[in-house]
Amino acid sequence: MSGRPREFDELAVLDAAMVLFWEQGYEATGIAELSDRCGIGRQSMYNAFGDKKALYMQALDRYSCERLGGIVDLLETPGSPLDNVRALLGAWEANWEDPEFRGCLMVNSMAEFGVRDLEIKTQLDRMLQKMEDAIYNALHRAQEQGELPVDRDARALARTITITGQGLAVVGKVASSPTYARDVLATTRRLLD
Amino acid sequence: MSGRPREFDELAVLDAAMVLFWEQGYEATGIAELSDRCGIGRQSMYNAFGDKKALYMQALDRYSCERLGGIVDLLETPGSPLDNVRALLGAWEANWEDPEFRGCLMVNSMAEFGVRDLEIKTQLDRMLQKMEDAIYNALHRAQEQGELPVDRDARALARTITITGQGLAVVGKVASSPTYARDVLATTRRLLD
DNA sequence: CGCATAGTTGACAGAACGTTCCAAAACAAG
DNA sequence: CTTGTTTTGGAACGTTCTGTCAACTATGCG
Repeated sequence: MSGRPREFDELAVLDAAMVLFWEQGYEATGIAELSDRCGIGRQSMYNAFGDKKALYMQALDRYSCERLGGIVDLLETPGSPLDNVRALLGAWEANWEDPEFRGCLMVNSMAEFGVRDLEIKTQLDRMLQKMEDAIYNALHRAQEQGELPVDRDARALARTITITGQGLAVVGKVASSPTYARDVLATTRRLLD
Repeated sequence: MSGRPREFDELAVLDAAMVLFWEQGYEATGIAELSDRCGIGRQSMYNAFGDKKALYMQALDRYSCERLGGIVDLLETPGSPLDNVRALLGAWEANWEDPEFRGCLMVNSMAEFGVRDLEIKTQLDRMLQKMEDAIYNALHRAQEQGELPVDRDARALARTITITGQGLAVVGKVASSPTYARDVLATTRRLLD
């Protein structure tokens, strides 16, 4: 028997919570603030998502599906795999130039937890590998199609690009120079020629 | 007139506080934990360093002098500037392989604050530039001494190396693969040939 | 219309937070 | 020894935190 229906969209609330964690981190974000910005009551949050850490984990999951999934989709776009990688680098450069750039939830989470919470660490490692593998697959296809010399270590290249993205996401929150990302990504792009 | 003398070494306490912030971040570290691990009473901390944020800023300063200063010193070691840069990359690789690797306080701070606190953001930007400039100066000297081709953009290279270091520091907290840093740094090293 | 089920609301409990107050303690100078 | 000054340790402050409880509301179904 179904009772009173939900007055909120679960995914919309999760998105709002994700953005809040994204902007402020886990510890600095309170339950009151979450329920305020999500537009639902405290108890409704606990009913729908469990406690604060459970909500955070679900926000991380959502980020993995939505944002990392978007990167995977971009890299798997039909056509030139190498151009897809270049498009990813271009997207990062555009992100950097956005004055409201807030970094990357995955990287923020690595810094805040990381060694401190094994459960989150495991999840973050999975997300990191998802990203690395997506880039690696694109580079590998590029080699199969002759776009990228086969003597390049595609795994090492994928990891380099991953690290570069993570690095830019953190540094972009504080660096003042507008040409920073352009400089770094120009160097990265040369690795693909 | 001088009264009762301090029972603790101010720098040693600051170092202990720095390590604690380094391991756990700002928000997750409580005053009680700080005074416990620093071995002094609450009131003594407030007397010596001010409130929590003031202590954190001083810990950041200490990190800038001690750790970043160490990097600067390494890069200014007499001899081959390019070898000094290579030594820095080697140190990062060794850090990665340390099972107790706890990342980098500067990067953690960028992720936790960054856009949220202007004062800390400004300080982090300074620290970042200190690191970038130290690398740039080494690369520039390498070009003057003919160790590095002059057609390379030393600024872009310095920024790339900086970003790589920051990226490794974050990712190293969660990544499981032991060859990650080796792969990335091998790619970086090739930029110096 | 009632009953069962599920969602919302506001108040509340217990703990932890950062910070301050205060008296005791320890030294230097007179 | 006495006085003046600073540090220290513990108690206490008010606030904020996460999480829960119970009453109220709204729906579906018989």
